[in-house]
Amino acid sequence: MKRVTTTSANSGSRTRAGGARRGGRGSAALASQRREHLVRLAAELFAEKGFQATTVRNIADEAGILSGSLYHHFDSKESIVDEILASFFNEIMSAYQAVLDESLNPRDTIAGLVRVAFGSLEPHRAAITVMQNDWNYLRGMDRFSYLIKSEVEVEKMWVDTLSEGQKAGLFRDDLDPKLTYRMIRDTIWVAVRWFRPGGGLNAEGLAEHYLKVMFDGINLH
Amino acid sequence: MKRVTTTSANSGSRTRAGGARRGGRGSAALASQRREHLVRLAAELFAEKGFQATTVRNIADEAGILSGSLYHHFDSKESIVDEILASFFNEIMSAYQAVLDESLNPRDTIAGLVRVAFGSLEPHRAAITVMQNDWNYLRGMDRFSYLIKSEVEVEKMWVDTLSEGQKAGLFRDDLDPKLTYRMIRDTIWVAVRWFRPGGGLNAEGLAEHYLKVMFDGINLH
Amino acid sequence: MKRVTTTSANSGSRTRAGGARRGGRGSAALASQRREHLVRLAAELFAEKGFQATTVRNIADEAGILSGSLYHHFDSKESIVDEILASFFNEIMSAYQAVLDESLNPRDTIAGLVRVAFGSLEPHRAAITVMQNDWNYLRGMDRFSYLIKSEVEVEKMWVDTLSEGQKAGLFRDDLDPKLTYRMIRDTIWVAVRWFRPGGGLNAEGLAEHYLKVMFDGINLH
Amino acid sequence: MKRVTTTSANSGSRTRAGGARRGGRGSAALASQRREHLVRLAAELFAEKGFQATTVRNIADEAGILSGSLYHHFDSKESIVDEILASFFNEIMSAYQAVLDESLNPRDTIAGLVRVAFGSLEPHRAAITVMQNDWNYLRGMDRFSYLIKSEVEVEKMWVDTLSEGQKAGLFRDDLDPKLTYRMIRDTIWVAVRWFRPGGGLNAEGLAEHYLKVMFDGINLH
DNA sequence: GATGAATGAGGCTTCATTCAT
DNA sequence: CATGAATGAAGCCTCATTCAT
Repeated sequence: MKRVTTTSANSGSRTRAGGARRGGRGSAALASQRREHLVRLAAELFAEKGFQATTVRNIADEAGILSGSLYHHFDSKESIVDEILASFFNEIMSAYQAVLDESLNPRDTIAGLVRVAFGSLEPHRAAITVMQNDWNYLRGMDRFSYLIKSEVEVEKMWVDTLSEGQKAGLFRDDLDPKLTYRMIRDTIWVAVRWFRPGGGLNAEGLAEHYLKVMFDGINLH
Repeated sequence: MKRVTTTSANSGSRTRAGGARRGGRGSAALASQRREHLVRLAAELFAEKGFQATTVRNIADEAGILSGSLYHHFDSKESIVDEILASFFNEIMSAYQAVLDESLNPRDTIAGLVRVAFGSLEPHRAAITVMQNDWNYLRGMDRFSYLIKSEVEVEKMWVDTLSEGQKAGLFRDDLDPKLTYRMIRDTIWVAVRWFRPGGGLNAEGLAEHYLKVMFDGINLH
Repeated sequence: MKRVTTTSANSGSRTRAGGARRGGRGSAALASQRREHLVRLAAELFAEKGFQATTVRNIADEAGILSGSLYHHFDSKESIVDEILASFFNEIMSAYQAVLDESLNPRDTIAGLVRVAFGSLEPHRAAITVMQNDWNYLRGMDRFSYLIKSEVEVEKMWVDTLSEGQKAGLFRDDLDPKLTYRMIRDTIWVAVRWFRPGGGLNAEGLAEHYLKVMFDGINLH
Repeated sequence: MKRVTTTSANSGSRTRAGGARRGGRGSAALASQRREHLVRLAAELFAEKGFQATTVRNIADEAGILSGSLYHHFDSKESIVDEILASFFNEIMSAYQAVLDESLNPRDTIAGLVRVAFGSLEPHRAAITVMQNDWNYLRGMDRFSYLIKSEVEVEKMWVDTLSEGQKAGLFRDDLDPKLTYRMIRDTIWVAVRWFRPGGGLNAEGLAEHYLKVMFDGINLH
């Protein structure tokens, strides 16, 4: 199984009070809990209002602390979004890799990837929303260059599978794999803008709906 | 022919000094030209960096004037983006309406709408990019509520056509028209992120590529 | 005459509103006047309280404007102190060079340099004070590396002259020129801490007093 | 022998938990050791980066504890620097007094004072550096007014000796004792900026070098 | 003694906007 | 029309300090 390489720039000891020895037993876990809570709050806000439009004060207010206190947990506003995105990328890439590792035929692999992607829509709604809305802004920052590298890896997974499917006579030959990948990718992620779980169709249903259209089109054959 | 209702909040007298007639004849035309030039510069910047990340000074710098001077032409930064988006919406809706007015069969109508949309990718690249990236932020402002209304109108055009196509036995029956519309819509607009005219495939080619996939899927039949 | 190379990192168009064409005639001069006024106010404060302890609000208050308004004139707090120091360095180095250009014997050259230095105590009191008190902090910043380069140039002027004086049999042979230079230099500049013009002795008197001690010591011969 | 009056504002019970007696015997001594260690670390940092630029976290990091933990040892950041400076002042004044107590002739007394001062350059490098660089800032605080009083005392020691030397026909008559003192003082202390023990000349050598210049000047007689 | 979390004040800077000239 | 100066609100971040555990 191929190793997957997404890691945030500041993964590892992310707390500012990093240098000191730990005191009690479960304190690290507790600290981590607090952190994760804050990250989740921030993620919601970033998703709702956008990264730039969300102020650190918004986040702190939501957490019931002062904005300066956030800096006990994070180096910067950027490091928060970093954590959100890195966590999403790590999970999605592992899941993609797991599909590839099953060594199915290309059609089933693509279906698997599509299901993984749609499946992440609910648990990673906030991260995906940030990705969709603020990618343009975030990619301009050095700190997030690792995300671009990950995206390249992902693209290779899909494009290779699509190409194999064409060689195997499963997919139409007149499709550009890269173009097709991008369309599939964007169509899935952009659904985060309007998809609301609990609204008639769940993520699985959405995936199946999409697979039908993607594989066979909207025409009645 | 149905009337189309997109209008910017500040259409009409857009220049602040709008009421007072200036001396020479062509001065209004000249002013209008200058305005449009500024709008175009701003659109490029908004597309490149995002609405929020673009400062009025960025725009002024690009135009070779000081930021304060922009306010002789526009009421606010918002009014600039308003003009950009309203102009795009007006054109696309007219074009959509023109397709509908041809009264073709649903399949050809959908194809026509798709071609119109892809066709707007190049001339309205900046506006569409802003729409894609900053929609989440802009929709929160009262001033842009008219855009949401327009989007509802557009949705109706597509969904009605898709439904008719199903009834006419042209499109598969097991698809949700609204869901299908959204997927088509998103797939097209999101292409603005990576589509670059002059790069192998032009907008027309892209449209045909997509129509194939949309109608018949990626499977080899 | 040798050219002297001190220039601030951001010399040239220092105003933020740099890109635009200038309007009226004397406006540039007027703008420059305002700038210089602000720089002078800032210099006084930096000298009095130290660079770090002086807030931009302190400066703005002194000028009767809001702190944000300072940024219409300067890029940053650093750029203000830069301007102060660069201006001082430029003047002192020109003056030093002028002494060297007179090609006097080493003893008179040293005397000339000493007089120039003491002579700058009054007109450049603030800059020298900042130099003395905040050098340690400022030299840590890349932006001020040019000051270190200038200091090297100055050191060469003095050390060369002292060495020549030794060769010419004017100065004691058992002195380390570099060490001697540093002592002279520091003794002069550090006087800025207690020297107040109008208090009995002026800068010229101080220079003569120091020259006596420096050349012949405090012993009665 | 005259009593010397330097005492820090918070000398005496310096530990916050000072009143309560702890269990074991050596614990007080141990605590004191820990304290002194922390003070030394802080002194190094203050000297290197300046008092204001050094954060309590810098100090804590260096000590391998968290910044809040420093407050078990010290009341405040100020109290740390207080301890550093008070300790230096106490020692130097005792040493000065010891020279005076020897009742030598003025010339030898001055030589003795100079040697004492240069001799403190190495053991009290950090304190002297802080004094030189941060004096301007610290003197503005009430808590350090005792330092100014001490400086007055010191000035008296030197100026009196210089005056006696003039009366005794040892020193030139045309020098202002106060001015001369200041120059000598500044020349010595300021050497802390570039003096590095182990670099060719040690503190003693430096003292002798300076004594030559101070007594007889740089001229060859 | 130390940790970890938080406070509260304040620092530098940005930026859309206004307006007299 | 444009400039140049300023406003005022807000943004991100820092830091000495406190305190319950």
